[in-house]
Amino acid sequence: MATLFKMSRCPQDAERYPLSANEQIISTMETQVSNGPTSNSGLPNGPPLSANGAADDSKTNLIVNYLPQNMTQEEFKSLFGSIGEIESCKLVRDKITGQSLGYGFVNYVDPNDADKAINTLNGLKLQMKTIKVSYARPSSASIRDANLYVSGLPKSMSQKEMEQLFSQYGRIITSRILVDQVTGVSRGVGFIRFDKRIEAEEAIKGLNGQKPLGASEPITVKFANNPSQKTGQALLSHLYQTTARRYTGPLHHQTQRFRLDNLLNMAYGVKRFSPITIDSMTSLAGVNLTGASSGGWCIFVYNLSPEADESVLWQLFGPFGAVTNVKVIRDFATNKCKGFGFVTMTNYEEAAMAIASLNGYRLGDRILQVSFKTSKQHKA
DNA sequence: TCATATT
Repeated sequence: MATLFKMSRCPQDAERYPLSANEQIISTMETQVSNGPTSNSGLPNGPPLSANGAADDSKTNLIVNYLPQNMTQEEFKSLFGSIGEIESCKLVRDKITGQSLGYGFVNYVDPNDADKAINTLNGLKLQMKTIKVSYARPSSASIRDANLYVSGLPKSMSQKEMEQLFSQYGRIITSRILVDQVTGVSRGVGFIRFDKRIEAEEAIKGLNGQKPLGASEPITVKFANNPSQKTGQALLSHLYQTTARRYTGPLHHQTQRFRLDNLLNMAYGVKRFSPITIDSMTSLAGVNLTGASSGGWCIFVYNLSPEADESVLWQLFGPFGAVTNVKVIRDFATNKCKGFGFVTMTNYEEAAMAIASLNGYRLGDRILQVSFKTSKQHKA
């Protein structure tokens, strides 16, 4: 699906989303492989079964990668539930910290909805991420820990050339070469994820310490670090999140406010006192102010076309921050959009930035009107 | 000397 607009990190984003070095989006080149649904001999009636008699969800079960770090299970379900009925879905989290690992699974009831989800949501830009939606491979121990870290690559080697080098050992699921943020030149390190762990092991045996054709230095090939080992950054971020949620009342206590500031500073690596306003702090702490409903900040979007659907709203607002829900209001009889919809965002600052940016935005031949929802509009 | 893909 064509994205509605190209998102780039605007200057304000750098202040609103101060990221640590290891959270910086480094430019990468990556193949978007699509795991095709595995074939199955479905029975005429009832759910399709694989050879061993287990339910075959190969045509309904999807894996979603590169999700924004702050996306919750509810947001995840809301996004993919906008496509069709979900049998089950799960945002995968760190067992210790509960932090999102940035990927999840969605199993639809109808294989057609799984297909639709791939076609409409793969490549969707949410915040500074581009999500990937593809069929999940059948879960198996043999496909775990198949990720390799490669260093010492010639700077001239492209991702394609690296894949060619490794493809002799098995099916490559993803590959990536890290490049310098500013110059775009290869840093000589990358990742190769094989379909099977055995294939990765063979690649290490065959390529570690070897010189690629025409290279002057040998490359190092080893298993990549496991994502489980979290750094202090992630722990602080987690600390901040869990602590902030405990503040349920107004921040009238100077000590509370000071502590929250400190947590914010630590979590985001800010050196000086963060110029975060009381409004944003209260919204971050889950405090209700006027205009906010319990689920977040509800935004009214007017002048949508009759064909508008939920994915349009996700695409418009997702890049600005955490979106918990979107809704297109439709005519009961025709099922066409009545020209408006609602978007709920978690954080005040992000909602305010989305409104400031999207109010007056031209969508097709229409100029959108975007504002916080008012009680008057609530009646409609 | 490392971004995140198997519930």
